[in-house]
Amino acid sequence: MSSKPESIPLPAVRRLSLYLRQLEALARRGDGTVSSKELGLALGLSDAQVRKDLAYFGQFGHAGIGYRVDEVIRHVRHILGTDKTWPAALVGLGRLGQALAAYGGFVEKGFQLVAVFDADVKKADRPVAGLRDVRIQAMGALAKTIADRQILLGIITVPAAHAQSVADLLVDAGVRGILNFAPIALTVPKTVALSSVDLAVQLEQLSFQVNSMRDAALRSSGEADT
Amino acid sequence: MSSKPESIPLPAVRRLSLYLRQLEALARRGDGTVSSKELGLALGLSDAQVRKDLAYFGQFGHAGIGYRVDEVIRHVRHILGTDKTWPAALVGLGRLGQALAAYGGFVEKGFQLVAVFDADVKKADRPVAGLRDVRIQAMGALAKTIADRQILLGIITVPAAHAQSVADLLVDAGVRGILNFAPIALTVPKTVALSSVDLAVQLEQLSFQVNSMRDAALRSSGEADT
DNA sequence: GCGTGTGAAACAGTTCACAGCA
DNA sequence: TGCTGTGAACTGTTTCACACGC
Repeated sequence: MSSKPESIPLPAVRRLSLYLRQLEALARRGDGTVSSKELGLALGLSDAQVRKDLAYFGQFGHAGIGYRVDEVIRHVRHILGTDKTWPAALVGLGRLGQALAAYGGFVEKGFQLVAVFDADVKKADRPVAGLRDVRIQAMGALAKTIADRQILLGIITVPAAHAQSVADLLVDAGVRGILNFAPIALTVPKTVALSSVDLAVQLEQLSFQVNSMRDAALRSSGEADT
Repeated sequence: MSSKPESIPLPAVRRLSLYLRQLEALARRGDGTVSSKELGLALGLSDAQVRKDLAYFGQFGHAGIGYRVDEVIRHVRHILGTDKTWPAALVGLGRLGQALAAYGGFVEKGFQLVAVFDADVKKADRPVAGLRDVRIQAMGALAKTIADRQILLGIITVPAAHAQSVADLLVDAGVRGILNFAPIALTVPKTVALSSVDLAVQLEQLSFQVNSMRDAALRSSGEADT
């Protein structure tokens, strides 16, 4: 049922997440169908872009009608893999790690935190706010727990200096994907998926934009429309 | 001193942040110069890419020598605007908001949290862990505080349902940029910079990658090198 | 008529390859 | 010789425009 093996532009995959979210909002609002034009308008994309993107993943539009909201939601969830449950482990229970452990969004996307680890042995065996039946484990337990519980994903929220060694541990223990929050470029084998949330980069993008807008404003005065 | 107004590829701006981080690591290690080849190797980019990217922002390389680490760091920080201090406000003190308020990375990039707001009036006037001299304010105080304290950046960590109205408040109050953590596509005027950290998207990208790697592995068995 | 799916054209970004300077 | 900066070639992505189905 999954059509093309490769050849899908990476930007299209990222946009797929945005389409899903918008479609879910439409479904909550009770809309049955949506056109590529409406969908694009809500997300700041052209209608052609929306159609081309969705067509990469299969033909789930209906000529003259548009896209049936819940039909597409179902397909997209399947394509993204969020219709399954992924057992995941979180490493590093600092402030960010604790906030993430209690974050509802993981569950919503099928990520189930079944184990958490921290290097601080004093934290060992403590429960974790927001997680039922999970206690903090020492790093020494990582390999065995990952293997025993068949954990497929690792979430890294340790300081940058330790992130690569934690990633290596996770990879050796057998995870198939890593979500990295440490501000450093990790190296993992090509067989392991890697996705990063890089706060420092986002902060810098923002200040760059503000900076260049100020510069632009100095050059030309008036500007309007769109 | 700032060369080209526009025409710099957006991906190049994002990579600039990565260069900066790597250069900072080199500086800590005491390296005085670095070639585009070394820099690229550490970040998984080609040497040509590195040279072209840095050249977009000015000519700070030295033929035969490479790039002088602290010279480039200084330039890049100036370009990104992280050599200044940006007064910022955070809205929404849930778990994520609290974790971010205590996050050291903001200060490091010149973001100074001088005010925090929350819709829950019971939280009003409480101090915030990790922030000196800052107390939680009610939403009603937002407009006046932003204006009085000349706050330029807003950080949104409220639930998705409230994010757009908070963004509108911030924009009306006069912020020049918004960092959004709520999982929703915000609409802001073109004169306001917007940068988003979207956890749901990252989770989905990760599960998509793991999914497609599994698919790919099923198709072909062996594969090696690089 | 409305709205999708899709080749073809246009555009953007990356890689190549080399001239030129220290 | 070592290494940058950059036009030219190439690759990837987006936009355009239209044939076809409801």
